[in-house]
Amino acid sequence: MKVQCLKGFRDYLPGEMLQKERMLASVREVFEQHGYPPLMTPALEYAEVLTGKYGDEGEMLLYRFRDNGDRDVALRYDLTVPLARVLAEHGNIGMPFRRYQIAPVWRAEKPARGRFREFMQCDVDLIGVDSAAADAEMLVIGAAVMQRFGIENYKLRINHRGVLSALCRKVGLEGSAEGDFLRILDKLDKIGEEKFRQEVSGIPGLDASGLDSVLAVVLDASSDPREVLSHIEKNLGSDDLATSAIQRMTEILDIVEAAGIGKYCQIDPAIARGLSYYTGLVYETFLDDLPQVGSVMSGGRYDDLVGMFSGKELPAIGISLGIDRLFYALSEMGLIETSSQPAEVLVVLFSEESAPASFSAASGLRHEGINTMVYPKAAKVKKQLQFAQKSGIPYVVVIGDEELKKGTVQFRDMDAGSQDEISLSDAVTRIKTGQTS
RNA sequence: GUGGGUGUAGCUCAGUCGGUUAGAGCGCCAGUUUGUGGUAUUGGAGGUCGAGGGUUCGAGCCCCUCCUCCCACCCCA
Repeated sequence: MKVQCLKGFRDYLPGEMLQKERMLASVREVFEQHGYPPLMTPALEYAEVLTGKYGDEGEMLLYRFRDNGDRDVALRYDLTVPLARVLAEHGNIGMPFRRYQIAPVWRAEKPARGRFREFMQCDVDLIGVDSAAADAEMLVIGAAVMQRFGIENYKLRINHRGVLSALCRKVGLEGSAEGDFLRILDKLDKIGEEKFRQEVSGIPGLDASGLDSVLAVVLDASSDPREVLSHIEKNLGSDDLATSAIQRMTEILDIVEAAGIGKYCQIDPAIARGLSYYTGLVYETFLDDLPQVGSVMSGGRYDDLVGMFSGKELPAIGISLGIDRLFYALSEMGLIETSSQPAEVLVVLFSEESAPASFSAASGLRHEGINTMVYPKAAKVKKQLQFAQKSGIPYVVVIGDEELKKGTVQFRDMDAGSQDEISLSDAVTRIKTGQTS
């Protein structure tokens, strides 16, 4: 048997996991700052809950199988559809409903850079409200997370399904025929106008005479969002879907600019989003320094999804942060310290006889909220100091026979190389204040 | 999933034309005399050469299949 973990899956060793957990804690904090409580749902759902929600390509990526009771089940593909199921199943949930959920999802895609088959999503959703304020709040929360991570160079690329539908109408496509066209449109900036025209010409029913105005909207999109909007209006203003989309995006821009995150927001009429359940605003987030890893945060409005379960229309919007992808990107950019160590203090185990004293001192430190490790066996002080140094533990406490008699400790600052014989409580003070002598 | 590349010690990599017992640096472990890290020095452990098959007197090296990872397409967090 070959010992390895599944393709597309990965282990997070302690050095990485410590950092990932810290990122997750920050995300949770930001979500709760905005008034969202957590939700948890099972990893496994009845397959029929998930099928028909993600489009044909998405559906092929489901991890789907029969359980031991011969039930047709599947691992969740995202956190949004399970949320819709919860809303339909628990009828008395008050509206508006807010929740965040941080949990792994599974997609049987071919793994690539920044793409895994198991990855964690951090979702925030606001249900029961269809308003520009609700839409804008998602962007505000997303930007708050990025700010929390110290990420400045990124762009929230925003679009609206109404604009996309209007663009499709321009070329004579409607409803289910939109998919192929939008897929090619989405990669326009990558393949260029010429290849775009070429690929798009293969779509049955396409009215090529409208292509010029489509390209006029998308290609001339300058970076100023207001200009992009007026540009869209100029070209698609006669379309009612486009008009209300422009109206909504204008209101959203007013809010996000007031919230101070306008500089991160772009209107990009080419952003399509593959998931089929989006109905209004859609957005994706790319890091300027590492666009190859793909979108690190995206989402949109899905006003029809809950209705697919309950039959009752319920407007909804959400945003999803890909923490693994973000972690990967930050690692690639060298912004994550992987050799970290939770202990701030190592208490040396001087001898087997002094073990009780060491543990007692360690307890005292921990009571003060200081992460403390006791060396697990009696060994040479040299070796224990070496260990502290290699592990990145900044302080060492030594309690030997002398100190035991006097009721003191040797307190060593590893970085400064200084050492003093002081009381344990003085050591606590020094650690807390960060002073070395 | 399709196409291209890749794989030798924990890590980064040498390894000649197919020829004896596969190497280096870093890291790791243990010493350098018994209460103190980073430097120095000595010694040591560690490899089914990604896996399986084939060609050959002989394969890390050539051929086939599979797997991994990387790049592009596709799609996305």
